[in-house]
Amino acid sequence: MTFVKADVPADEQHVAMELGLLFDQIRQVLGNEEWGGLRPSHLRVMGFVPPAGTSITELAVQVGMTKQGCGQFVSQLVDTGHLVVEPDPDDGRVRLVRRTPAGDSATRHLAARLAQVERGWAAQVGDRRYRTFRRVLDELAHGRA
Amino acid sequence: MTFVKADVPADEQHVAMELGLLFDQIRQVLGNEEWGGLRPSHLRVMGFVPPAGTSITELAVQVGMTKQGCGQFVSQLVDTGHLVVEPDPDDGRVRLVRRTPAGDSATRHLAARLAQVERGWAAQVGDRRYRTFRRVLDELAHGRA
DNA sequence: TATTGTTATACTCTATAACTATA
DNA sequence: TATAGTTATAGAGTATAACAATA
Repeated sequence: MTFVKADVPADEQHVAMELGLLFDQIRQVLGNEEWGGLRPSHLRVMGFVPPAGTSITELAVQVGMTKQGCGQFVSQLVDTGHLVVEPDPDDGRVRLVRRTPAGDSATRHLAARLAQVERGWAAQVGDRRYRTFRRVLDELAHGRA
Repeated sequence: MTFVKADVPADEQHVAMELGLLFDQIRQVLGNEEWGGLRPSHLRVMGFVPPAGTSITELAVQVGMTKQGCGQFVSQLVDTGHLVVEPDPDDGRVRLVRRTPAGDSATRHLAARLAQVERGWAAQVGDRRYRTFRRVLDELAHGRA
């Protein structure tokens, strides 16, 4: 057998690059669609709001961002009618964040759209291999050994 | 068997979230280390410069960014001594970009560091499963069916 | 005319610091 | 004093537009 450039792959991409490329596929899919004025980042934040509602500080922890940044997204999502903010009866400092029906609808729509993207991926590489990919991704992302 | 919240996983993360989390693990590893003043984005751009050199416009295509943005990174990498720019003898418009020995060294260091991160991941989920994960990622990222 | 690379500008996302109002 | 949330500000990363130099 003859190897040409055997140890210098034509495709010298790194793991990081490939993770980024796959991530961008989703961003592009969502970015090219109409989401009621919401960008992918809005959808991400909104998806973390639990049905029972939560505070901005707690939401920030869940999403993994600062409360300042989180507050900005919440303000924008209130403006677009996807979230509502009420005072917390138990603590005057807290502003309780909840999804509106429009927010619920967009959140469901997002989940369905992502599932559709994943079905496309599974079709590309095979259901069995994609399931392994997905489980490993889940374990690695959450640091579960 | 009793299922509590069986269809509402405690962990309601999406694929996009998990891809982002894994990507962030790498960014944090690199961001917390000393890379001669380079940020992860610099390392990424530098990694695409071929040994024979290339133009800024061509490099931008390879990296997947605009030539304007690419030109900025190249300027910074020239300032840090990781890249050099020479006029192209065949085309007066082109500025030929090459890595310096320092640039080569940092690029090799990056490849080794990423391989180390991947070995850690493989240890978490098992070599066999990680290999499948890696191959599927590669196929999906590059759109190969 | 077309292309390389620049400067100028703006937008998204994230981060820190300083402030207010409640507790 | 500690915490919830705000405003102000800055930086990284990316994008478009307009331009100069060369082909």
